[in-house]
Amino acid sequence: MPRPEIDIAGVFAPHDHKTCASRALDEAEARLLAEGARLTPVRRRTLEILLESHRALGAYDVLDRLAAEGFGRQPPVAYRALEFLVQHGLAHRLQRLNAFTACLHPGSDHNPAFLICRSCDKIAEANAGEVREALADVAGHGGFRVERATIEALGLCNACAEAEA
Amino acid sequence: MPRPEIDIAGVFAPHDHKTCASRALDEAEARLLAEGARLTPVRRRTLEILLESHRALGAYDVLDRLAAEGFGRQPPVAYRALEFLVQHGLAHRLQRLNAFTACLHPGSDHNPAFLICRSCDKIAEANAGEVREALADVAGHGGFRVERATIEALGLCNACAEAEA
DNA sequence: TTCTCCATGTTACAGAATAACAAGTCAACC
DNA sequence: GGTTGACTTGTTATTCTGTAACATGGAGAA
Repeated sequence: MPRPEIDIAGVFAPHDHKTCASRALDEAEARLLAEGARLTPVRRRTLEILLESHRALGAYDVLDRLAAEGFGRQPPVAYRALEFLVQHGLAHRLQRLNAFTACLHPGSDHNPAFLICRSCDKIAEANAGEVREALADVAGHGGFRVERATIEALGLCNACAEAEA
Repeated sequence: MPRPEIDIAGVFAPHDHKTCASRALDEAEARLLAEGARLTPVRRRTLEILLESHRALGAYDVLDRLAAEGFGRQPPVAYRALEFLVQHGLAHRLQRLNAFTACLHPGSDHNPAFLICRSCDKIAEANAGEVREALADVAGHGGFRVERATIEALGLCNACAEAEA
């Protein structure tokens, strides 16, 4: 097993979410400390909001929450906090959804593939190593060098598939 | 070679673009005829505009062109034509760019991976079969069934890489 | 203390997309 | 030939998404 294992099923199945979220927050703090970046109140709160669910939130959803809690109420407030989190690997942007989601494993593979359940809207990160290899391979045959790639899958998670049946 | 071969390098290298574009237009007409759908003037012109380059155009870029040629000048005019083309596999939407590009091989693999050159902005389609297999595989291990996937790579094409050196 | 960097907040705007409605076109059918 | 019905095109108006530019404020370094 050459790559760190990421727990996809754990996202979609019922789990102790408080622990799951607070662990991610702890890891985030540790990472930022190591990088000398500051987890200010807005940034921290933004991350907490994203961590409340395993879903993706639009920038304006986040902004509404922040504004209601006394932070600024103009778009750049949310966009800047989100951009900061993304740049430090603590959140991801989903291109298909124009939305953001918390990163559950800062530190491991920072270029995951995203699995978006069309039924419950939850998002899981999957290890994209092999997928990226296959992509680099086919691109390389055409003389194209891949630098960054967006890999987002829409489908049905295990829990929802069972519920449908 | 189990899948139809797609010519990536041919997009980025100089080539007889008139032939390349008119062939795609012919194929589009044939496809629509077979499906009983109509390639009306706006739709045809929209496709022609997309086919002028191997780049992606925003809906408003297309709209400007259409309006200048006497078609309607309101957003739905462009969005509807583009949506029609996408639904019939004659164009693709690029999520990363909020933009649209003509499909060069309607008929073959309709779920390609996209290769976007960050230098010349050209777009090539690559056969995504193996990439999708790898994705379905890693997702499947987590109990997730992939239905549709967005695969878009940003990087450097051969021609631009040589030009940089 | 003062200077500088960074963070936060604002106003104003640009860009992307859609809802809802009015009117024209065209083929099929009586 | 006229009518019906599906589809296409066009509009107005609005919503959602994202950024540029500028003013203020705080925290640490000199």
